[in-house]
Amino acid sequence: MPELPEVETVVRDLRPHLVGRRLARVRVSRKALRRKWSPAWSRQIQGRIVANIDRRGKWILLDLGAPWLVVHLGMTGQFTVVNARQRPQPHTHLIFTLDDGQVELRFRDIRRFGSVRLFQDRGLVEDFFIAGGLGPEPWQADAEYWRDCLKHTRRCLKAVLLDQRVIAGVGNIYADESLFEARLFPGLLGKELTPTKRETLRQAIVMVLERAIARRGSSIRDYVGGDGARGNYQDEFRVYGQTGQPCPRCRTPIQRIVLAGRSTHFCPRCQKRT
DNA sequence: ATAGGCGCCTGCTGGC
DNA sequence: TGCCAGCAGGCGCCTA
Repeated sequence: MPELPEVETVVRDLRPHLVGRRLARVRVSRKALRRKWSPAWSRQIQGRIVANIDRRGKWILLDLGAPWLVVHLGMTGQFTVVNARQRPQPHTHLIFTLDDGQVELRFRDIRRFGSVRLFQDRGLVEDFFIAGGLGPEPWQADAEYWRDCLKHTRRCLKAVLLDQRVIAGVGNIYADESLFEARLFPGLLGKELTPTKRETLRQAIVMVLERAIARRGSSIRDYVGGDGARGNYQDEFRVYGQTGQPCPRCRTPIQRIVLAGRSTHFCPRCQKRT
């Protein structure tokens, strides 16, 4: 499930392969992604040179000089640079041929929860994020911002962390891992946190995300980086997917509950309600 | 304000 | 052995 660390890894992997390269040709599969590809986009993209590739939350931003390609990997999206002679895998939906024809940028998405869209300039990309209420990057969210987000809310912490309008980039894995790191019960309400606990949570999120980026993200099933290589952070999970396994801190079996409609993993001893 | 449910989509797993 | 329900969870949308 590509979350911030996975998307960051993809962007870092792709950057040296893409920047300064020309997108010569675009091929599109018949199956639609969350948003269907407009034929006009192919015409606008063909011949463009990639000025930069970056990330905002879980969104990948491909600056093509004037137009911007904005990509979301959904649940099973893969955005990779591969040798053009390699046969495309099933569920490959977009193929961009790079200038020399030796290498292709491919978008593959088994479940097609991903989306790709084109904006005519940087300002329209920004408008899109503003319209969606996309929150700040986790390291941009300071103590005052967290206070404003948490102090009055009756939502539980799990729901708050998953809300992209609060902070951008956290999904189910890193929400659970951050709450374990902060020793906070995921069902606690935002308004129940003391200033000290708010700060603990804020720092835990940043720490967990940085550790995950250093390990190139988590590969449970489908995720791979921009170079096609799997991540390693799944070997570091403390609670996510560890139901019944001993807590790494106190050996109490990890429990699974459902919060905010998502499976939620926590240690009942280390992460108490109080 | 917030919770809960549905739909989108495929592949894997576990129970019978 | 084969079949099918259930699950995984990103986001957007709807209703209560």
